[in-house]
Amino acid sequence: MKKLLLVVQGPTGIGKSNLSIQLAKHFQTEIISADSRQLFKELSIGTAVPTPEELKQIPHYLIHSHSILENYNASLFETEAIGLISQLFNKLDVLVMTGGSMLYVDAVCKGIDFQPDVDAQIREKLMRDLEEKGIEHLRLQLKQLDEVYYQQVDLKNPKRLIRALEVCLMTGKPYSSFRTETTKKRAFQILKIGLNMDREQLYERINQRVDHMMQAGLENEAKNIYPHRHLNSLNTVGYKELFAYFDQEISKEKAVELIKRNTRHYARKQLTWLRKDEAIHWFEPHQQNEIIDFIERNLEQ
RNA sequence: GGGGAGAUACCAAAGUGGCCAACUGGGGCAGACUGUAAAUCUGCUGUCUCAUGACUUCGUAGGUUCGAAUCCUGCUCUCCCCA
Repeated sequence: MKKLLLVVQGPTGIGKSNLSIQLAKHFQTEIISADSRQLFKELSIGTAVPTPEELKQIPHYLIHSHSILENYNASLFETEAIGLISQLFNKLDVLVMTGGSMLYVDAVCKGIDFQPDVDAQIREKLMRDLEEKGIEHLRLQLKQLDEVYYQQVDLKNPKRLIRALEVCLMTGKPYSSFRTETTKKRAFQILKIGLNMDREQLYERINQRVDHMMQAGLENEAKNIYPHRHLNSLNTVGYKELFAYFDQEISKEKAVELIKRNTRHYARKQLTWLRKDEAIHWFEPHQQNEIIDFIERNLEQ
């Protein structure tokens, strides 16, 4: 029997979790989350993790599995997820993976190149350079250390420049030498299901979901982690806006408005990413039966 | 009833005779993206063709001028103050 990883993708708020649970029930299997924020046990309401009842119904992995205090990245996710998947395939033939972090999904489906760990001080130094000497300084440094990547990189994007430079400085080798960009072979098959719907309808759902989050106590959740607000893990829609409200920079109403807008932006960005993936089979969220039929036909092949 | 201010593209808001299809911000749309990815970055946004091209715009109807979003007149509407 072949091993099949069902990957459920789509913009935030479209109903990935719900569909995944239905699929997991139907195929009697379990769910791996690919969500860079649901990973953190301190975050629940703002990241729209499945409800405790839902989590009880179907075993979920990589939800609430880490702390915001840990450093996390796509490569770690690849390692952990692949480990889990191969373990779970010992007892299951089908698995569901779902989540909105496209880079994380790709890390599992295609793999991500090995890159060495970098000392935190190196990144901090580069960030200081950026602030004090400007982005041009980083560009020139990269041009010297890695001409190849300099030609490819978005020279206006500070994070890209810093990442490349920190690897160069850490290893003494050009960043581009680590970028093989080869697709890894996986021991299982992958079937991608994409969910989409009318844009206006999706935005309306998102707006409502944010209102529900506020009613459910998002403000309190944010308050609890407010002392850690500068952590990267909390540079997250739904929290950063409330932190600004706590800092008295904006009103609460404004914060809610911004959460809605930023969530919409996020959804759109996800769709931009997903659109170019030709492996995705697109459906609307209500087409649950069609999706199951589609998967079963695929299993028979 | 009297006095004053103003009506600019989806919204806000500059522009006060030619350099204006119209600054800027927001929103919207599109895109990039292999260790910060819910992050970060980019482009477009009057219409048509998509070109340094054409056409229609700055409440509305006229007028002045070689030329008007910009000046004048009527009208409509909004806001403020005094009654």
